[in-house]
Amino acid sequence: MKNYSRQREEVLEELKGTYDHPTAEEIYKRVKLKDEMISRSTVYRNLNELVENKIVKRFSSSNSNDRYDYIDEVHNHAVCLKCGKIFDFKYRFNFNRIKETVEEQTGVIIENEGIVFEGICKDCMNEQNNK
Amino acid sequence: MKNYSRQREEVLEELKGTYDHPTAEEIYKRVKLKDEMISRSTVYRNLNELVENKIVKRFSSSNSNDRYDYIDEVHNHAVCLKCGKIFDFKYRFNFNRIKETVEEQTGVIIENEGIVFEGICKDCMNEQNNK
DNA sequence: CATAAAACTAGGAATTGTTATTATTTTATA
DNA sequence: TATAAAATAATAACAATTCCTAGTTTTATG
Repeated sequence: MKNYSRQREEVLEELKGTYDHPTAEEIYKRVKLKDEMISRSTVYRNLNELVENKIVKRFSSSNSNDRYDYIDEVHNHAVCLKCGKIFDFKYRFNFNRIKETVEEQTGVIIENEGIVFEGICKDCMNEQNNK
Repeated sequence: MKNYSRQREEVLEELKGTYDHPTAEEIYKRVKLKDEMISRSTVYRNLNELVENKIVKRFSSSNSNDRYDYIDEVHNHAVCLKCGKIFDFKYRFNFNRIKETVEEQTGVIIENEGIVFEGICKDCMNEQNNK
């Protein structure tokens, strides 16, 4: 992946400028405001390439579409299993020890942003209690 | 959710009897071997209900379909970001402290099986190196 | 600067996992 | 055993994403 595509820059810039972990469709709509001609498949293709090259992280959940986050400084993510929203936070792990254990037992090689916490967010918790 | 449905029992039994974290389609095919008449949507509906009732855990990833695991004894999961496969392992966390931190900073309430490790598995790592 | 090769794009068609719908069957219970 | 609630089978519908084709832009090289 080289870097000369204007469209790819637009997609990446959109992700750099926001902290709300948008979906592909949201990114498409936002980029389209500045670049009327860009197509949906271009956004999808470039998101895939950015993820492939570890410039962007993708989150999947079954109750929301995939969401994306530009990888800048190290932080962890908590994902709501109900609505799929992503929340940033910081925690100092003994990352090397965890990495070793996971690798020994499973063969899976993880990186810093590879520890994901899944649960239920406040909003969804309240909604659950109110019915 | 009451418990009298033969079809739901078949789906759950299938998950109890395996440790390979199958997809909905795989579960459907396996159950269908024993119960020729069961329909795809019945499998999907029952999986949703089992997840909803915390009897089964669902994993989402963008390079594979959702996968399912019967929740029995506590263990952690490592997910391959390339192929979506799930690997079991055990690690003693200071779970309460992590739970507190996540909750304070994000409002997300996690449970034991809510810590997921994402990385690249051996097979995918080799594949990557061989091209 | 000319030009050929490589990489990328737009736009829509096609695919695919999942859910919704509807008519039917099963279950609980009085 | 009558009846209402819940679950089912089968298929249609849906929505997110990828694929495909032709055309455009960029890059590399002489």
